[in-house]
Amino acid sequence: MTVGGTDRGIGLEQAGNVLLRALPPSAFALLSPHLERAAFSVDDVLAEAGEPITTIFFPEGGIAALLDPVEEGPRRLAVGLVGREGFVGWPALMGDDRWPHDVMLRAEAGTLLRIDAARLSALAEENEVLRTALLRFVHVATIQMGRTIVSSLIHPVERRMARWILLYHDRLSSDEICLTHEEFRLMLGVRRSSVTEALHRLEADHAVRALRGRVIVRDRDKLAALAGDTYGHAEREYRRLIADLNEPDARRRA
Amino acid sequence: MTVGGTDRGIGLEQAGNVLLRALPPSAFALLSPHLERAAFSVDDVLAEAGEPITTIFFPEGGIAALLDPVEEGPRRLAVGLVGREGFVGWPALMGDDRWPHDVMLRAEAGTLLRIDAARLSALAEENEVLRTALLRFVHVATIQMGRTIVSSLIHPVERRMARWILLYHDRLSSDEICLTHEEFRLMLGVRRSSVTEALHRLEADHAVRALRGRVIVRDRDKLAALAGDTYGHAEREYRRLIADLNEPDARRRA
DNA sequence: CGCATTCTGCCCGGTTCCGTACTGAAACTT
DNA sequence: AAGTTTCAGTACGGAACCGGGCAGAATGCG
Repeated sequence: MTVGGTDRGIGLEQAGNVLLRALPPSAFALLSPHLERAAFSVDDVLAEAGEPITTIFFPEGGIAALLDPVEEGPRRLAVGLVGREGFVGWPALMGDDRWPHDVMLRAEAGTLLRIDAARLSALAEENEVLRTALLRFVHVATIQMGRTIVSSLIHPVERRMARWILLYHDRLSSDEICLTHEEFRLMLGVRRSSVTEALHRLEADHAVRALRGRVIVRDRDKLAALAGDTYGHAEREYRRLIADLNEPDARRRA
Repeated sequence: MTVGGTDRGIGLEQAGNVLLRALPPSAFALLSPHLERAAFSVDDVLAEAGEPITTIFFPEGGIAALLDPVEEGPRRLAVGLVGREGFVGWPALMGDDRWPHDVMLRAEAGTLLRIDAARLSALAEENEVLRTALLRFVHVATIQMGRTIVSSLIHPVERRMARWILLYHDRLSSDEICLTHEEFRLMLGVRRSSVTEALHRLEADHAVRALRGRVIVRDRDKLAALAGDTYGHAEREYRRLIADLNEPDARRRA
């Protein structure tokens, strides 16, 4: 695990996490002195299922993949993704003290802002605005999980793949996404060679270009059409509930 | 919608909801005067996706199915189940004001304890014990969703079916479960006739007996073996986190 | 009781995806 | 530059499921 950087006490302007930046300044100020920036590399393990949650992470880059451990088939399968728009470790706010999933950093090396789990829980207990903001994100994440269920039930591999590519793309700043077939396999629950074939079909559609270890997004609209309504709903809910926490009436307008 | 019963103000001994009964008496006392018992029939719609959440329900019988609306294929697909062990309407506690899914009553007619959503939110804001108990249930429900994703990715129809039957069985008091092929279809995301075939395979294994509109559980162990580790984890977490809220050290023992 | 409705069983060709295994290409190591 | 490791492409028979449709059985209703 590559941990670099030692900044401590992060100001609002310096925070690269969208959820934190959406907080009202008064709420952010509570966290600010306790945030610490740490650098991680691709495939670093941020947490392991069953271990106590001591730290909560707010990504500034990269993608934290939530992987449910399974005994059969692949050793684990993706059930969610979190990038700069959110945080991982929320079970600590829900009254659990252990990680329900493995969490690994994916796609690109990046920094995460971390904070002691007990401290964040205590702050969230005291401050309703902070608590609501964090819980809203958790809620959006569960909506996303619902759509993942739907997608895995009714869509063939390449349509599910289109959805995951969009989820990655939304959380990264480049059209070029580092993602091997093996990683796709853990999101799609298929053989590695079915990934190859599905990816070729997306290439034939000119939706993406695939290189060794990378996928380049060429046509988001095509990907979105393939994903159908398994993509978009959670994203709209995120905007409605979180994007402008500073404008308390935004919800009613939506 | 069949709404009968007019009891108002439910005592702890009269509450048929396991989550409520697990609450410390002081926390339950806050809710007690505001709970109202209402009777519903099978297939009654408790809520519709997109509508404002005005009421939160604690089932005492029957099963509340959470159905995600989809444009394609079947019009909706099951993403979760809640029986007497929990409640529905939790988005109101997570800072959302709208139902993310349709909610329908399944399996058997039953009563639900209902409470005004704004009032419950306010009570949960004030009382940390109550809030934690409710959030723990929400958390277990999301763990269950994670396993639903896993199951739909790696298991064939009859193994997923075995899992859903167990989830129903846990929430009902009889081995006889009212469930049509069409309802299975919404949980499994397959053609109705694939349900017929999967059910026949479970019958051939002597795991269940199937009659018109009903499934009778014959061998839970066989069903559990088929479900593999997609069944059991969420249930253990429920026990660890909720079953003895009155014994605050229970978590550490697990 | 007779009729309409709901639910279940079955059939067929066609497609997707599986399990397994082998090959070649790219990238990293020293 | 050579060797090792990681990734990607391909093949092939077989199983799981699909889409659609039809027939029969159980149930509910007038």
